[in-house]
Parts: sequence; structure tokens; C-alpha cells
Amino acid sequence: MITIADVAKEAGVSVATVSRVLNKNGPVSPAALEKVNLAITKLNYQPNVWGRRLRRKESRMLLIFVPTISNPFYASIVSGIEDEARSRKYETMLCITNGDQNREREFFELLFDGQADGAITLCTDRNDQEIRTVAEKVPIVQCCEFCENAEIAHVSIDNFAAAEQVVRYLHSLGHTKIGFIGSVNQFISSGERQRGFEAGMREAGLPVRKEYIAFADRDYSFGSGIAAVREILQKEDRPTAIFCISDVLAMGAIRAAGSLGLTGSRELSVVGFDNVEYATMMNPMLTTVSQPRYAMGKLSAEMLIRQIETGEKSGSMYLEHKLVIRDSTAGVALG
Amino acid sequence: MITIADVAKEAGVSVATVSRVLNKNGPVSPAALEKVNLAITKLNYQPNVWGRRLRRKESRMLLIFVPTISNPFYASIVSGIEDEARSRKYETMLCITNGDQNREREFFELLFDGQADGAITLCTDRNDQEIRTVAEKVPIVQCCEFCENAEIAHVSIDNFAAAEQVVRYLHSLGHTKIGFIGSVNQFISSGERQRGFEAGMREAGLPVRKEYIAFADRDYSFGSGIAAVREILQKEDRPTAIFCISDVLAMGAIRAAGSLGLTGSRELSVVGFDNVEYATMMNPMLTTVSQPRYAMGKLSAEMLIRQIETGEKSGSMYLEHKLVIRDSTAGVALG
DNA sequence: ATGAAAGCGCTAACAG
DNA sequence: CTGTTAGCGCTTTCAT
Repeated sequence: MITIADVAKEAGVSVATVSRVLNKNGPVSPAALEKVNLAITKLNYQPNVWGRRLRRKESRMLLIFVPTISNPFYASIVSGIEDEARSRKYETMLCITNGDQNREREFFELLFDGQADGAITLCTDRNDQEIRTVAEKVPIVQCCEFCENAEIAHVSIDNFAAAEQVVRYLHSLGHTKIGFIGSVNQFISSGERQRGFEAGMREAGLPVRKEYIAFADRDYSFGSGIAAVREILQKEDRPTAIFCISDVLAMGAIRAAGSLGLTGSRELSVVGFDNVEYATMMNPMLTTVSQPRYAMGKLSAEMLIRQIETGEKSGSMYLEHKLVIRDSTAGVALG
Repeated sequence: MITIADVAKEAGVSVATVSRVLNKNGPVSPAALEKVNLAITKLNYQPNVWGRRLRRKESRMLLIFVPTISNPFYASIVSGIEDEARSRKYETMLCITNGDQNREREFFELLFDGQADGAITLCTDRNDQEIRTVAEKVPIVQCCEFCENAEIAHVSIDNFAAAEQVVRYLHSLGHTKIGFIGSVNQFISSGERQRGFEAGMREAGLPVRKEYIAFADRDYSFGSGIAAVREILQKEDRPTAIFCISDVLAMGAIRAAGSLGLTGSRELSVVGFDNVEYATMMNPMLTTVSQPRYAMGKLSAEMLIRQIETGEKSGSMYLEHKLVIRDSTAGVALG
């Protein structure tokens, strides 16, 4: 292993000078600069990160908390974060919690013992208590999901408005009996989308019928979506449209409808949420709400780095969603 | 920040004793042990990793190279790796290369400058040259995909045998005109599955017809799958079954068939590969080949850690695949 | 503009 | 069984 001392000897200067060249701080004469650079390339020298970090007490490492990577929803958010981090010379580490509290805590330890400078969370519950205490001590930015009534920076879309818009769209198609599939999880998005749905119904002068609302499990699993939709569709006066708070649930809805003999969007219109890649692989292709995921990730990283470097928290940022209309929605069938 | 010296002072012992307690090596009297542990909890002391790593020259960090996380195929492999790594007290870092050579090289740097002890690659091309030179210097294990004729450890399934089995199954259903959708990428799995397909056809006494073979783009994208399948199905004497080397391509096949008026598996049987979660969300549910992904990840990590700790390379390991029969395959329609 | 030297927090060899 | 001490490789005063 080549050390800074080797380079200094090779260049005929002191380690201090080499260090100054490496970090481009302090004054260095052109002659010395040249000699040092020569020595560095000749020896193929790489500064040792442990020595540097021990000395500087900084890690230049960002943590990204995701519940799972089996959900393609997270891919482009992570890309956005990583691209921004790299351009600012930070490394990133994906912390896959798998919904396991212990694992989550172990990852938090990395923040406390200085292995990471800050974290972006993609999966905090609306009432998460732990994140509050963590965020008091280290820089945190929440992306997509966030904790209510907490002074922690976050970036997300306006889930309430998006859900309202879905209802407005469905109503414009002539639907008056509209169902809703939520989730029993504690994500703020789930709650806001439900509130937005209910507000949208009221604005449209439509009744919010308890029997048209059902909930999938916390992971939006396909199976639980099927079960929830079945529950609703087996009511005798069934809805003609269903708004699901995730695309996978929407796929479940279409499957459940099919198995009950309701095929095609004229029999049952379905709207999803998130616009994951698979939304266009389905038949029919899913009408859904798209979030600017890459941009959200990038902005989160920007905010986190600012917080790390300046200490100032960034507050809340809301980005624009978009309703993407495809084949899974249609006007109400006559008769 | 609390240091080992603080603990030593608090406990009334030397730093050496504290270190011995921390690392459970060297002899320590019960009395001293007690005092030290008390001090540690009282001060809430966390050893500084940079100091430790600088001293020990080990990182206890494993790299995992994946091309993307938007493909759920990788999720359980990564879980397998992470679980094994954690149980052996290693940390892991997901290196998402996005097919970018530069990014890949930057991640390799982490191995060279000691930030990581070894790596597991999930996406090496069959003819990748770079990995050979890297593997000469640092511990590497390849998972699923690997480099041909290289002395680098790997774990995978027998892709050739799996493809043969698919053909045998299709033939047993009465299919004689069987198409194949491969990929233009350079993965060994793509090549082996094609070779296995052709061997299977020959064994069954069936002709391998050039016009029944087409290729999707390197990422197995849905759209390119549709295009490839269309190409084949528009031949006048079209095949009655198609074997696709990935599930996403199989989804594309079903979509393409549908758009040409061929609906249902009696009109066109389709077999996929990988058994990703979405394979059961489709209608029809996909017949596919399942790889023991979690086990493969776990084994890869075991092998890598052994290589790191003992220096001995582990050679090649093959695990069992499984043909999972669902609804997308059926006997040939009469007439 | 440059170099000597202190010290970041830790481990381990050595002496007791 | 315990303590003293010499570094690991680096950055950064403080002299010069």
C-alpha cells in the first residue's frame, strides 16, 4: 500500500505539501505541484479514506432508507438521489429495512457513530415517533412519505389534490358510484388519498358510501388487493369505478373484476397510483397518477446536502403530480 | 464524542483493557470487565469505526453490483446476500451501475482503496474482460451471470438444462412449432438458454427454424419483447408456443399475441423465465422457470466471505431450478 | 511557499 | 492480568 509519505519522498517534498496538493487548499509552488503530481501518477497513489475520515471526522456518506427493492416504485427515486449525491461527491448506501424495526435501528446507528452524514427516508409512517428523535440529532429528509406535525424536512406531492382530481375525472366520465381501495398501513399518502377521495366525492355531490371502501394490507400486496376489491364488488349495487391507491392494487382490482365476470373498463373502470413501469404492461394499460419520482429524489438529496453543509433545515417541498389516462377507465356502460 | 480514553478513565483502567473488552480477545479479570462494561453503558460509548478500520486495515464491507433495482428479479438475491453478510458482521453496499462503465469503475475503486473487502456481481457479461483483472486483485463472486472461461467463483443454475426442460414440457403438450425469444445482451444465461432450447428441439426430433427465433434488446424491455414476438407471429406458418428468456418478455409475448387476435394459451402458449412476482399478477398467470434466488444470494455471500477470510477461491456452484406450470401454457388447439 | 510535528481513535506488541 | 506505547495514514496548525 502506497502512503502519502511514499509520495512525499518520491517527489522530494514533505507530506504537508502533498496533502496541500491533494486537497487543493494552502499555497503550493508550481514546481512542487508538478513534482507531486508526477509522483502521484508514477506511484498510482490513492489516499487512504480511513486515515482521512478519522482526521476530518466526516464520512461523505448518505443513507437511503427503503422498505424493499422488490417494488420498482423506488428505483427512479433512488437514481435521482444517487445522481445528485455523486455530483456533490457523496457516496450513498441503500438501507433496505424490510419493515424490520431492528434493522432500521441498526442503520440509524451508522448515523450516530459517524459512518454517515445524513439520511433520506422513503418510508416513514405518519405517526413514526422514532424518526423525530433521530432527526433532532442528525440531518434527515423524508421523501414521498413523511411524519405528520414534525419539524422534519420533506418532499412529496399533494396526495390530497391528486385523489380529488381522480374523482373529478371519474365523475366527468359519468361515474357516480365510485369505490376506494386504501391500505391499512400508516403512510401519510394512504390517509391523504382517502381524504382527497372523500372530499372529491362531496364536491361532486356524490355520497361517500362505507360499503364502497376497503383496505389492502400494509404492503399493497396483489393478493390483498384482490380480496379488498372482491369485497366491494360483491355488494349488489356495485360501483362502476374504483380508485386504488397503488398500481399493484389496481392490477388486483382488474383481476378480481375479471374473476367475477367483469371484463373491460366499460364494466369496471380502475385508476391506480404511482405509474410504475408495469402499469403499461397490463392489459388494459392502467390509468394512474404519476409522481415525478426522479425529481423528487434529486431534490431530496439537494435538501439533505444543504442541511448537512449549512445546518439549515429546508422545510417542505411539494412537486406536481400528473393524471395519466390510459385504457383502464372508460365511460359508464349504458343500461 | 466519547473515545476509548474516556471510557478507560471512567472505569479506572487503561485503554488496552477497554480494547480487550471491546474485542473479546486477550485476558481480562472479571472485576475489570465489570467496570469497563459499566463505563461503556454509562457513557453510551460507541467505538469509532474510522480509527478501528485505519488500524486494522479491514473494512468489513461487501459490494453488490446490480445493473438496476427497477427489476424485481434482484430483490431476493440481494436479501439473501444481506442476510448472510449481516450474520457474519459484514455490511453491504448496493452498487447500481445502470449499465454505465464509468460508474462501475468508480465502484471498483472502492475495492482497490480498501473501502470494501470484496464484491458480488449480478451482471457480468460472458466475455467481460475487466472483471478478470479485477478478480485477480480482490475477492469476487459472480451470481447468476458469469464470465466464461475465467477462474472466478460463481453460483448459478444450469440454464442449458432448464431450457431443454422447457422444450420437453412444451413438446409433451403436443407443440411442435416452438419459437424462442432471446436477447442481444451478452449474458451467459441468454446464450445458454438458447443453446438449451436448440438442443431440446433436436432431442425431440423437431427442426430449429431460424424464422422462429428473435431477439429483444439488452434490458429485456417489454416493448422490445412485443416487437420480437410480433416478428415471429406474423410469419404465415406461425408457432403455437414461444419460450421467452425472461418473464417481462413473456408478458410482451402475451400482449403481442393479443393484439394479433390470439388470446388465451390454447392459441399461443408462452413460457417465461425467472418467476418474478409479477408473473402471477398477469392474466393468464405465467408458466416460468424459477431460480432459487434467495439461496443463490446467500451462497454467494458465504463463498465471498470464505474467500476474503481464508483466501481460497470456491469454484463454481450450481443450484436447482424449477419449472413452474401455470396458465399461460396449454395443449395445442385442434384444427 | 514549505516542513516538522501533533494528534484524530483505535489496536496490538511488549513489558511488567 | 494489566498498562505503556508505537503506530495506522491523514490533515493542519505553527514555525520558518
